[in-house]
Amino acid sequence: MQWDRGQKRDEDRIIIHFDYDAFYASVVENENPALKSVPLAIQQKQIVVTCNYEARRRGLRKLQLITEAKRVCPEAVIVLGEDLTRFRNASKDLCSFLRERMWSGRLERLGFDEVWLDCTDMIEFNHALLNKNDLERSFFCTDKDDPTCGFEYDARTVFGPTYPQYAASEGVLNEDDRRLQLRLLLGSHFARYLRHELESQKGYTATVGIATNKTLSKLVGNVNKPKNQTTLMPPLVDNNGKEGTIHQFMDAHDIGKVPGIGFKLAQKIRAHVLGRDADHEEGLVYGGTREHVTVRDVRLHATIGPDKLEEILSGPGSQKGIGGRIWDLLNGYDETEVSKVKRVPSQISQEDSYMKYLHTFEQVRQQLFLLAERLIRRMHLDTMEDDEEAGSDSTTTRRWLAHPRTLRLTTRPRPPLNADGTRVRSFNRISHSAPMPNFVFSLTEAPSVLADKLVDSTLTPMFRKLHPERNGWNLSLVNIAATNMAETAADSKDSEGRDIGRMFRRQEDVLKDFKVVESEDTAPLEGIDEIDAQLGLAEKSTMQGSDNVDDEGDWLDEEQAEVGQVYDCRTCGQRMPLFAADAHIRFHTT
DNA sequence: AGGTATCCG
DNA sequence: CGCTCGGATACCT
Repeated sequence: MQWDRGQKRDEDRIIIHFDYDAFYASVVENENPALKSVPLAIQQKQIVVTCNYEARRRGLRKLQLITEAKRVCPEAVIVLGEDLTRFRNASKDLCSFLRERMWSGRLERLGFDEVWLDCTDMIEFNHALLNKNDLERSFFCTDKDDPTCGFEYDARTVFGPTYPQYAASEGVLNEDDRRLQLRLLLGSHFARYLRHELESQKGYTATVGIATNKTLSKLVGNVNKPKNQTTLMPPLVDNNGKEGTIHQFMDAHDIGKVPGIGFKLAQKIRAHVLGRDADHEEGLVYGGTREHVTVRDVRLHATIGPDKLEEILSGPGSQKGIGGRIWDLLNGYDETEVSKVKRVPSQISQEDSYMKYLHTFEQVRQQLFLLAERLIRRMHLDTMEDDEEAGSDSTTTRRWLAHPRTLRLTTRPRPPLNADGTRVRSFNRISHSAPMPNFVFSLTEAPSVLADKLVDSTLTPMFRKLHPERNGWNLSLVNIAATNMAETAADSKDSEGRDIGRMFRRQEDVLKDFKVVESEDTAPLEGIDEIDAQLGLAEKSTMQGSDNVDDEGDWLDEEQAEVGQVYDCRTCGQRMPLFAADAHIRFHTT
């Protein structure tokens, strides 16, 4: 029975959720510590995207107009933060820092400033280590291979605030709950340790939640902000007619505050709980009309259950099983795993928004160029790594971990302001995609040169397709994205990754003599058409070679044959069968 | 695969 | 609610 979903739980995990306090502002403060004591706001276009707590004390808010912010707090220091590079780098750095302290690779980022950690294994280990006769002087081991590495703590009490504020005394808990309470207690001390490490070594404070799943850990952290932590304590579930802490905690939330219930879903649920006529009688002023719908209102609603939610929420485009998933969330039930950190993002994009519209095509072209150049630089930073075994020679070799196979151009036409009230069919953004041309993966040409080519060869035609009108566009946003990442070698997701990586590296050993050395006498590549034509030729020779291999059979050894005989050109990114590689390399070097 | 919607920060 | 500048995932064709 679906209603029981919420009562039958896995309580085996210990999940910690980190939310760095006022992240963008903290990054700027760490670059310039003098700013720590003054009200500081980060500006993007005409908006304060975030501000430090000193600024909040003086009335500044997230997503406030700059004009209003200056009026409320003229003395605030305002720093432009449209270029996200420093924030992205800081986010990655903190992520690595935390990951180094984790035994499982389970660390998941959400945005730039939130991270989930699955600490179950570390808690399990240290739970087993406890001496129940001397809890006061316990030692939390943070390194599996070094028992002296870690910190002392008092395992008689939870560290920091809890929800509910006063935890149940042990006597009222059953055996399972006592065990869970102890494990959460260990989690609270580990969270304190990590927060302390983060602050002392990296200069960042965070708001932290400790619970048994992702949703609960994220929400419970908010109970004490900033620079603090909160642990959700047992008894978690209802028992003997007594309400568990999960329902107690979740019930008070507005439905829209539950992660996973966004604007659209919340609207649909509210409409149903408040009555269908609420929409209809919008014109009437109802003094007593209730605006907020809480989790409790929905959960205890006479007719609402997972099936009813499915009915309410399903429609064109809605996910299958949405009703059951939302019902689970309302019950604080969330089995989604903390995913392992990915080495390569699945998408990279660059965008800019424009207050005044782009008049001429030259202006559009200029913007496309700027975005393309930034995108190509990002592709280098985010999807390449230094080759480990470049050792012998002094040239540093870089290799692509993944190639984006698709290029997407997105624009947002500004809704025309019509005096006569005629309405524009509005979907906010429109986009067009095309295959990513291979030349952008060149390591020998400058990003600016490649960006220029990309604009001429691909982005301009894409823009023409998106906006067939010759001129007169009124765009408020342009975005270009590299998507559809195809991994070239090792992959981090499963244990196979390393093996595959090793096998590919063996192929590279075979090809070592043909490795392209970046040099001045590399012939300048002249035009896309010419490159495409030559790559076309390379493909043809591949086909012929393929026949030969099939005929000869023993051209390659078996191990290589198993891998699939793929070679990724480090210069242009072209993927080809291994036997075509040396001809291809000659194409680049002659 | 391309295009759109809905989530998240 | 959208403003920002990203990002992930799912559905639809």
